[in-house]
Amino acid sequence: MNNKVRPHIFRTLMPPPPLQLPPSATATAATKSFNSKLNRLSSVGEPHQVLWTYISMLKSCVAPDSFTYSSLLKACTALNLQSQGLCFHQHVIVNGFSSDPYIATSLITLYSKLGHISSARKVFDAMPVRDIVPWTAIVGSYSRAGDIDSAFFMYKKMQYEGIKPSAVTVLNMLSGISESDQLKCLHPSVVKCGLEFNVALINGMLNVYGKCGRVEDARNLFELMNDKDLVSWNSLISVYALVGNMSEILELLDRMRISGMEPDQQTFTSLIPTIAKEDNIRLGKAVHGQILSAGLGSSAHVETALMGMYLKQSNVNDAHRIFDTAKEKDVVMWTTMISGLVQNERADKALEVFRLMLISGVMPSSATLASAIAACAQLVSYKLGTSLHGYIMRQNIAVDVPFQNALVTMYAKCGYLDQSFVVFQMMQERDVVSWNAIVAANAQNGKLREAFCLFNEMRTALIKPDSVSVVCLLQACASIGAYQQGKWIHTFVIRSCLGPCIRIDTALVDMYCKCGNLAIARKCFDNMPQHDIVSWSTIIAGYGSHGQGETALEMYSRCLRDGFKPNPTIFLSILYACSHNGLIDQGIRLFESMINDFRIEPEFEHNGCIVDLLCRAGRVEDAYDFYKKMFPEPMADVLGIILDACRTKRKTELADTVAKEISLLKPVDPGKYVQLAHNYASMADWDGVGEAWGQMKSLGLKKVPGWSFIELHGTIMTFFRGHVCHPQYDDVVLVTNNLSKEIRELLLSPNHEDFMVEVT
DNA sequence: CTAGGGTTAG
Repeated sequence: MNNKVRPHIFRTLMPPPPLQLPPSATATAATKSFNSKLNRLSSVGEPHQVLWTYISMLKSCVAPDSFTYSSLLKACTALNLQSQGLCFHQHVIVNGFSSDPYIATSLITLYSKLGHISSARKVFDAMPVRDIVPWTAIVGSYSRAGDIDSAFFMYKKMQYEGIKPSAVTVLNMLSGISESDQLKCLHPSVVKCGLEFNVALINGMLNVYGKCGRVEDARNLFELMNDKDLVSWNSLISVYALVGNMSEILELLDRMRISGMEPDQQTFTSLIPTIAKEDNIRLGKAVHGQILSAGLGSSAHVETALMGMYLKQSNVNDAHRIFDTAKEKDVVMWTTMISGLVQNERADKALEVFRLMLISGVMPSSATLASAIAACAQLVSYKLGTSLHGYIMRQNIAVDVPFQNALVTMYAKCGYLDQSFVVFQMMQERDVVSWNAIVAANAQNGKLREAFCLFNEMRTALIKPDSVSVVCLLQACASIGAYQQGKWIHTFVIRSCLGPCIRIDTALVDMYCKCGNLAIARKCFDNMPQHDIVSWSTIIAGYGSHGQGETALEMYSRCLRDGFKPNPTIFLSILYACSHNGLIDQGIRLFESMINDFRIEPEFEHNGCIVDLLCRAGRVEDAYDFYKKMFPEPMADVLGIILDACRTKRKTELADTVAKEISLLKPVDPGKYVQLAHNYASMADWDGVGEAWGQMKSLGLKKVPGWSFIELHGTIMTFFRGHVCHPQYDDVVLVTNNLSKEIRELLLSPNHEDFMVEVT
């Protein structure tokens, strides 16, 4: 009910009610009857209905009394209605209910929830008589606000004034405690007040120990309890779930069953995320079975937890099945589905689910919107991303840090670095993820210097870089071959004790490969405490791109021997290694093995690799046949590979066919027209050359000049064609001319075929 | 007094 879209009518549209009640405003029978209705609505958690009932009360000219205002203030607390709450406080004062202890306590709770602790304290201080309830409320206000010192001060003061804390008082004290030392301070008074056998209180303390990371303290408290209830068991299980200790959880499950306690929905909801973390597919299925046979399968919390687990295991189908059959879908369930689809790279599907959610009338939360923005980023759709961003701004939906982090990434992924930076700068608060997002934004757009500057700014802002930060920078170094900077990050990783981390290690291997130091890359790889399929892919790709195809294949066999199940990506690395190293038969055999042994359907990248492989082997006709068979939709890039092969292997006839096919596709990539022109030029077909240039011009395309760069002593030097203002232009021209001459001589030598193999 | 959802990365 609370998730449905409701206009915030009480914030904006409610007319100011009369300040002074009519003189007849004494508690009538009508007032009492309305009050009991308000009380009922309040206790079933329908604050909106409480306010509507108040309106009908005013309409029927029934005067509110102090009980009425108590209910109304509670409704404002539940709905976080600041101005309406203040308005009711005004009524209370004008009508002389200020000294009512019930109303004062409701006001303390309201101001505390709204974050106005000093107002709460003023109401408290103005009370003529105070029993335990307002004391408990004020203690809770300070504690929840994080002002533990004041909470302790008031806690002591109440005892000094002769009021003995109840279990509820201590539980209120617990609400803001985050350090186990503070919790230990409470132990003596718990014993003094005779509360050490209060199960609810001990459960509460157990939970606080868990949140402070004191698993052993929580455990000891639990073992000392004489009568543990279901909440005690659930609490300890959630403590172990927090630290991801599945084996301890399974033992507790056994023990609780032996002691005659059956796990409930909350037990399973706590432990399921831990199964997801462990990536234990069989255990997940087994627990799902237990849940169904215990009849707990229709709880929204359990369903959501199970969906989350399946989605983390890349099992979108089972997650969808639960989602589709769920009776009541709340905002958390919708969000789980949307974010899970994004994590499984189904952004299109995620946005479709998001649309259905809006149609069904469930109000998205900022978590939902963060996932929707992430979906736009994955689709690289600036249009969708901005329109969603604009919609959110127009709707005045409150946004938070994680949502803004998603925005930073979305703009960066769509290539709008400046807008990404504007969002970042506008943020009032930034966490590690925000900094990582803006570093990644620059790193992925080739801005190495800016990425490093931001990394330093981050450290100046006293945000400690984590594994993600260094992975982002390593990625930037790898993409432009910044060897010195990459090495510096490596030392930074060691100095800041960020390891061991499989993602950092893999990024280091990749960086050293891409910067050309295969030996150190291999050393890093061998030193890794554990490998996974991604790290194997990385080292295989590294060998493949450095002309060591045989080693790449050897590493692949070792990967299989270590028991890893190959995925589509690792086959891409292997096929690349084969095609770039002349391992024709092996490449084709592995491609067949991928399909037949591992049941992996080739994607267009795999097929493209095979086309490239056949072309490099000179089997251009076979490549074309394969292309025709595997690509039902024409692909200009793959045709481009074949066209270039036709030119070097002098297959004029096929070249003609392929060139025509490319022309018909009207590709938007100017490089394709350059290729066409080169092809016609090689056949001395000057009309064809002119046609290719003309076609390109008529489409408004312009070839961006190619450029290259080299890292030298930590500095990146860039080169363009005709880059005459380069400080060493003359030297560069001299050296390249000499090199060209040497190459030409080599080509004329009898062994030039060998040389050709080397340069390709 | 106990439970489910988000953002950055190889």
